[in-house]
Amino acid sequence: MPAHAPLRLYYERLLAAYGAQQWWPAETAFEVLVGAVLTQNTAWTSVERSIANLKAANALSLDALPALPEETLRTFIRPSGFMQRKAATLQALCLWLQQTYQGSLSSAAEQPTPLLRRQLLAIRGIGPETADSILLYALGHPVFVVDEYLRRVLTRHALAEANASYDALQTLAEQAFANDNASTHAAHYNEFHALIVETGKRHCRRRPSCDKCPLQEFLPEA
DNA sequence: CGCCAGGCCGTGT
DNA sequence: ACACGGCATGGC
Repeated sequence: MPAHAPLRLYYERLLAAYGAQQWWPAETAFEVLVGAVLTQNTAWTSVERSIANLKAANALSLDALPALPEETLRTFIRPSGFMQRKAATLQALCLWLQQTYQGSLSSAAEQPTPLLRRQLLAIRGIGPETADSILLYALGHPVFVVDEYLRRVLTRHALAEANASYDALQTLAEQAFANDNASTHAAHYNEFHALIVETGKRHCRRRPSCDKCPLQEFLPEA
């Protein structure tokens, strides 16, 4: 059995336990971009508050958001923390879309994944997880989104070292679906990441409670 | 009250 | 190439 095989089993177990998550929780692709930036090291409930502020001000669009004074934008996203950095990043992200793709997310989506990923990573405040979240959940490209919860799950199950690189964990997760038709990868990556977050929130925090985790039966020496 | 959240960046070794 | 502190606010 190849080393990555357990991950496919984890996926099936989580799907059976929690059902399809139907991610990303947003009404529009643009809202995905905003949420992906705001959720950096931040509880999702805090992000929801910020999104609500933007919606109430009718500012949650590619036209309206970058037109806001940065001071105003900071006020709206205050609940998500790191407001100075995140406000600048949101502005830069909008500017990139407008200047490179005439403000068209669907035009951007037609570009090759590596090009888009490089362009996103070149924006201050956008790292690998945020870039991949945008690629997968806003643009539909097949890239798996690695997060801290996946790192904890893999570490606790002795499938990866705690200091493994982002790229190594991403490859590990994507290999779980290597036998599936490539046209289904994006949908699987979408669900698997969402399920990892769900079980992570419930059971795999810094102080984990593995007793009710759907994956507990796979823990070494459990 | 203290710990933590769906990271990322600049700096120092 | 890594390790580490700072970034900000709100929930529990």
